[in-house]
Amino acid sequence: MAHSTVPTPTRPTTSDSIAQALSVAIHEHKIAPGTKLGEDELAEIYGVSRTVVRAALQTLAHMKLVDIRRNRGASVASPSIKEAHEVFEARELLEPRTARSAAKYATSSDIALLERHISDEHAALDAADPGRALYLSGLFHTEIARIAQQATIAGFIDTLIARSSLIIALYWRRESALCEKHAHHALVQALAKKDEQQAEELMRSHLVDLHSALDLRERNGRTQSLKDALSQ
Amino acid sequence: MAHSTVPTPTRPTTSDSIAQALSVAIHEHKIAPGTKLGEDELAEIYGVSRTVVRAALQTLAHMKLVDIRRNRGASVASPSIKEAHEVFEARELLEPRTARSAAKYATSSDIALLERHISDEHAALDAADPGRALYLSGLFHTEIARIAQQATIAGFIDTLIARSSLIIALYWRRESALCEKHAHHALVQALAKKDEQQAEELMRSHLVDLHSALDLRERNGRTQSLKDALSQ
DNA sequence: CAAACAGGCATTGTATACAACTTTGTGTCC
DNA sequence: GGACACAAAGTTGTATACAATGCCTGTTTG
Repeated sequence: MAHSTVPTPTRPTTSDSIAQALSVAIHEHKIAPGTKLGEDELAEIYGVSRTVVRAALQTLAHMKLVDIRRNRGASVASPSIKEAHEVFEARELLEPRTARSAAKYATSSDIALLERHISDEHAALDAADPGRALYLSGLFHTEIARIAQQATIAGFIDTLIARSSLIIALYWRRESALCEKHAHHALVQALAKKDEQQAEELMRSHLVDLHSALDLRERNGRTQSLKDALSQ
Repeated sequence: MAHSTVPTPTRPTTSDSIAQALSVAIHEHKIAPGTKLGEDELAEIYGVSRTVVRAALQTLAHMKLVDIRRNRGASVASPSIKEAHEVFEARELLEPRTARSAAKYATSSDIALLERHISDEHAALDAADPGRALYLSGLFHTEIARIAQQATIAGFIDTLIARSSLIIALYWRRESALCEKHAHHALVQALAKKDEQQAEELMRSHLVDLHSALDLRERNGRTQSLKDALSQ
């Protein structure tokens, strides 16, 4: 789970570790939406048989990170505009409540962990590695869900964040560059103060900001599906 | 997807249809929590190879319907008391909002479909098939999520309802026999009237009723884990 | 007699082989 | 010259074979 992403040369790789590696690579925008994920290709990369690769791909398909079509194989999912709205609406429903819960349960070590996440994120941004920054930004939300001690909802949020990464890859508009910066920091402060109301409200506005920073207008001339066709 | 549940004699069975058949069987309480699901056993039942069965089991594991432990095989999940609380808390967070949305979008044919679901459910109860009634009751909630036109959240609700079926199998207390009866009917009326507020409130109270109809106190002497040990 | 170890048995994890389907390229016919 | 048809290549779906792990039982020893 360190820096190694796609290669992961030799290990007692179970299918889950391959799924994890692919997931991180997608999170970091090292693999673009629509990219074909051939079974033989992955099997050779990871030094395992197609059996294991198929299991990993199935796991990712369940999170909606990859699309598997019968006899057509797997490719990185490219969420539609409707799906993008749905994902962020779901996040706006789940995460504010989760942030409130996190404010109730957060310990001082949790706060410290979150602050390290933020500084890692900034470091990645300074290192001109926006993909990694995005991945860490997602981990921040995942971590809050974990702190809230609702494993079930945390699982849902995990998949929503994963899909958000794909959505951002497809629909992010550069104009809204400095989107959050200190939004996460303010949230951590609310958690540290155990201010449930503020944590909930900060999370809600943070997500609304993210949602509105996407360009989710239908492209003229179906540029979208053309792009998909090209990337396949 | 008709009445046939476990056997499903011969068909171009893909792994998904096997997962579906097992899912229905679990929903209908034909397979108890903790039951071992051997790969060879299922492969013979459905007339396919273990490869296909494994894929189906993996799908069910993603929904938390079965537990897969490495080198130990798969068995029907038996949610802990903590998980039971989490599942119903998640439902109480998601479904009222979904019911509100459903009230907005419900068409007359949707209403008719829901009413048929209710009468089917009552018919199953009259036929002394409480398992099937429970399955249909779950379908009712699934259907509302579909009507709400939020596929993402609907997917979450599907897995929550599936897990609820396991929770009810484990923790239902007979005392609270006539739990709902007309709760679903009242909900449909609110949807038909497009009364969003009432639909949301009815769903919330319905779920609170369900939640409180469970016996989620810790058993004395760990009866729970003993039962698990026996059923394995 | 109880506890612990060892061996056999059963089941799962992984790899490979084969079958089926999709796709792509070529050829022929209109 | 274009369109349809067929064939070949490559990829996925499924089955089977083998390896590895865990479980159970029978024996042995303190």
